[in-house]
Amino acid sequence: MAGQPTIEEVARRAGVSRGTASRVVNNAAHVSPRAREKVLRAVDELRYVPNQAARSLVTQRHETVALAISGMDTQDFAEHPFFSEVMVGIGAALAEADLELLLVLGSTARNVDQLRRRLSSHRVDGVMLLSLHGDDPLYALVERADIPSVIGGKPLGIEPKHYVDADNRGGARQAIEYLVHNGRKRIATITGPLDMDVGVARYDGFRDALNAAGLPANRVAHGDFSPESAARAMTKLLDKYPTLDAVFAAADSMASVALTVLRESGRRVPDDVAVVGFNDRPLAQHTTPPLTTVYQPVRSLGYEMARMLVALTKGESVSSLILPTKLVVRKSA
Amino acid sequence: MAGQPTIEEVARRAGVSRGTASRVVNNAAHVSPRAREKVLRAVDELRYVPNQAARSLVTQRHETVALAISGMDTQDFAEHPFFSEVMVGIGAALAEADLELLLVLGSTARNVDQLRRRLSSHRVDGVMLLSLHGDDPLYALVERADIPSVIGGKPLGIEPKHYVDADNRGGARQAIEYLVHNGRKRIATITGPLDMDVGVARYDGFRDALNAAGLPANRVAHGDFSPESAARAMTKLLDKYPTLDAVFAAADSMASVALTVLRESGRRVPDDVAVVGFNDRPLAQHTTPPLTTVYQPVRSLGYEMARMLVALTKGESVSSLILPTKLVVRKSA
DNA sequence: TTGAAAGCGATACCAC
DNA sequence: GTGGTATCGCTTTCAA
Repeated sequence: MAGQPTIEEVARRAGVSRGTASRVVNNAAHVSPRAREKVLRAVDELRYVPNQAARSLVTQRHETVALAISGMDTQDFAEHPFFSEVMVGIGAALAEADLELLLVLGSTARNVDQLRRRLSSHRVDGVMLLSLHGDDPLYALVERADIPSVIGGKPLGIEPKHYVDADNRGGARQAIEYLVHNGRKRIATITGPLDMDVGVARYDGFRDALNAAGLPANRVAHGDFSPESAARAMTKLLDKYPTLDAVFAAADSMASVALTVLRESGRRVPDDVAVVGFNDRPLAQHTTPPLTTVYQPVRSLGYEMARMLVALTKGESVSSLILPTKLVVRKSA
Repeated sequence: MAGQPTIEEVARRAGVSRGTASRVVNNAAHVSPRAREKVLRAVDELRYVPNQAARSLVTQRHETVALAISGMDTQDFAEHPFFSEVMVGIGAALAEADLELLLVLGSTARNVDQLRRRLSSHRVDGVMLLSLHGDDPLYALVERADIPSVIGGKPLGIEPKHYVDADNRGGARQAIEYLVHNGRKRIATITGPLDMDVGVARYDGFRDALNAAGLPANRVAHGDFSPESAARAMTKLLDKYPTLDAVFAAADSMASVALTVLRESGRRVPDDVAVVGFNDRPLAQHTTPPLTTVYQPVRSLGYEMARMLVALTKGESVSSLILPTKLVVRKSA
């Protein structure tokens, strides 16, 4: 019936003042060992847990950060393990810092307004934003709000104050260099959506490497990460460039489809055509043949986003981070 | 420099008392249209947003519920789209109710303690718990705490006060009945983990249907949802029952591997051996041949969990829910 | 219908 | 090192 005990009750039980009890709970200085011990015992006996609402009211801190995932319909979220993986990384970093995670999904008009209210309703100490198309309204909202924020995945054409991203361009470059090194000469690509930085960056990497090698970079078909778009793109490539000897797909999901289309066209992978993907999702190990692909440290991405945000909320200054990618060679190239 | 405006400032600007302003914001009764309108305008001009911490302190409500995902290592979370899908459903229901979602991942000892503190630190109005092994310590913790809670997926051997689950047993039964109906007589199963209710329920459904049909239900190999376990199980089944003509795998991920093992053993699917999975994940459409599988309404699961919790927090009484599953026939059976 | 004032549970400042 | 007290921003009771 007591409900939750208050600090006042703790203080009374320990025979000290509320001020002293508070100091102990927040392990501040200026408390005698004796008093501290008494308070600690009282806390333990009463199972006292501070009321966070009351605490926030005075400290202006909430021990909570938000993760907003937007710029795509919920279907994408549900299907791409990418998000879960990022969240695991975030969770790990926040657990270390003892912070809570508030999740905000979607990006409808309604949602933007909700997030705006959330940000100004004194609930969170910072915000992480994930995977947005360049024109995501949340991006502007978050950067404008005077609350620490970190963007996961650079938006297209914008340089946010604080962001973490994988080295998409470098990863693509590595992939192509590997193909070139293995003697491939007629290399094509299925790009990602070119209204997102990931799409553009991987495409740029493709061109970088081919230009550097003095090979043509004109065998291009555009996809949008969806299997359907990949099927169309691969078919088109085969149609226009029947002699191509390698394909770099900007995502494993698309590479996997490319594999199928190639097989159906009677080509052997990797003998006739080499295929390289991007992401190194679990899927990559289970295609036939297993996919050579560019690993991107998704979990680290989340981890570093959260760590960066934590640093920001402490008033530390940080700079954006590009995480390295790595080519994982399996059987498809 | 003003920071956030307070209700006091709103009141002053509107030329009314704090009490009246508050009534308007919470659209309570006993406010004249004239006063209401003035306050509303002031709110708008000042971009006033109530301070949730202050509000919680007095109302004892937080407009926030928690989702705890536990009973498995983070790897599982990252790989199973199941969780994302549930979260999408939850997100939809919470958006309707205008509630926030606090996410708690993992289930280490440290975590249990964190959750315990969270529950008693006045931050959330209710908790949802997802996918636990029967002995998950969080389960006991949540049921004991006097805070509304909903369990997603019944824990093994326990009947929680409030839970939502898919009809795993019925779904498995349907799958087997379909196989029987198509003339399959030597039907085997690769089970899920038998320390989880899903595993047991699907296995029970398998036996139900075979018993009802007067067919033997002894062709059983145990898996744990992982591809590796499925490969071992399928190999073992083939070894012990080389003449089997159908396999029911308790998850698509395992069915997909079974397909591969069967193909490598020289059997044709579905001609020689029919294969049915469970879940209807996107994966199911892309296997060769496309997988016949039992659809479970994962998003609805999340949606109903959240709705149930919302009802509970309002003091309404609710009863647990079993959501129907449905056989989706493709090419593998 | 409205205004004034009493708390909600904590922190933090200021004397002692 | 410790205790008393103002204060955070809001809701809600009580009188008017």
